[in-house]
Amino acid sequence: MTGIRGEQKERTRRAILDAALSLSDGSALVALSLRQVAKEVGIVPTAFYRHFPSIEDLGMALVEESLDTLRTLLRELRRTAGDDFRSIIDGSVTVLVTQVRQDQAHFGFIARERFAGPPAVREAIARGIELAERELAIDLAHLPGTDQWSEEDLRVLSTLIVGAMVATAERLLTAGSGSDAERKVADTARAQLRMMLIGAMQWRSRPSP
Amino acid sequence: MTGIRGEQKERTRRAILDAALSLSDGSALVALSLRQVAKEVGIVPTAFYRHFPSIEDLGMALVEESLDTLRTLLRELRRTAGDDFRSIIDGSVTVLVTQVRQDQAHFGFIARERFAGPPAVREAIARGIELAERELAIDLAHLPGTDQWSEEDLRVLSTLIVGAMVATAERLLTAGSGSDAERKVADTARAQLRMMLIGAMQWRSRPSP
DNA sequence: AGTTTGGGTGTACGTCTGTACACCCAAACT
DNA sequence: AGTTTGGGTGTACAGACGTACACCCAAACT
Repeated sequence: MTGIRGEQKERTRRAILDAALSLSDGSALVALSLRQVAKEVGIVPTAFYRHFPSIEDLGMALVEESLDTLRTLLRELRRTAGDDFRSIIDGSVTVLVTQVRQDQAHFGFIARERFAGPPAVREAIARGIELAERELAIDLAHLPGTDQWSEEDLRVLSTLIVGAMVATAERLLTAGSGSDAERKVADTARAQLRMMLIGAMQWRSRPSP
Repeated sequence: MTGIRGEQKERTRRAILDAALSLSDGSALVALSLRQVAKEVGIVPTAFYRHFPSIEDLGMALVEESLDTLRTLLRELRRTAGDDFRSIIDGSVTVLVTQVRQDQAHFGFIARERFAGPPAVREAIARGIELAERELAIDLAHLPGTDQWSEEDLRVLSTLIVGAMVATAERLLTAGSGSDAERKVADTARAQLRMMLIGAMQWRSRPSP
């Protein structure tokens, strides 16, 4: 499969994906035309079909790629998790900032298409986020203090945390890299994680505030 | 200004706004064409210009309208707020569900265009949400237990709560009206509000978990 | 009663879109 | 060495797009 020909094809395919990512930034996937992408890549419009049957399929490829980097983020979060609360919180926010910066185009794509994309794309993104929530619920169950928690309570907390992290990622995309705004977003995220975990620790011992 | 003529013009203008709202549902504003809207309304394409200079301006009108219903939601939340935590939480979630259902098209529009819309639209929506955060911070300062809080802490908590409410609204849009899913989303939102407020109450007395 | 105004119409144009088709030629295979 | 394969090219066309222009006619004004 890989020869001079295979390499060249792969390179063009990547160029198409990158062009689509950069062109749809600032707008949406649906506003993308096959001809624009082809012009950006430097190929003739009809050559596009050698790689994708339609723009729709290009979109699905971008979703899968973007969800892949989302899964990388989750893996990285688990891999670097410390023992005490403080290091878990600080480490997680640092990893989040790093990964969002590293794959800004993918996270931006997810943010844009989550609600504005075609149905298949929306569903794929929703499943990706649900997966993150389920995995976090499992991790939370291993924390001290959640021994007696119901599945339901674990789900409630994990969706709360994931939601806050998604909001943080979206704010990071708006803030410039290395800016004061970025530091402020990170500080806010840390404080919010602390608040949520304090609430969680007091949860069953004091169920209603 | 209002005569038979003025009424007719207003009616057509409304029809255009409604058509745009319903046509952009399931996709995005940028995917909307002047001719589609005109056909849906039942007027000839060029007649569109009697009401809006361009599709872009139509979009801005829709944003303003949608942000108006967002402000209505905020006003309603304050108006019905009870005294104790339990009634504040339950009342707020009920109002949220009711209002989102009542103006589903507007909230859906905000969700879609928040990150996928043209820059001016994104900024307008961001300002609307920031406003909600600032107002909530003011309300939170009047709650028992937040007497000694810094401005910063109030901001951190209000953005956390607003973020969770935005996520709840987005989930409501996905869930069918009156469905089991809808009740589950509401239950989750109530539990999350309780968790966050428990965390907040323990905040300064126990700053790090 | 006569004139002006303005929302809606119909035609027309240039541009951009997706895509079908025939073709090219170097890499890959026999 | 001869043949096949497949990514890229160039031309071509029908349809949708935004929009300019001249026109219509009932409501509104004088």
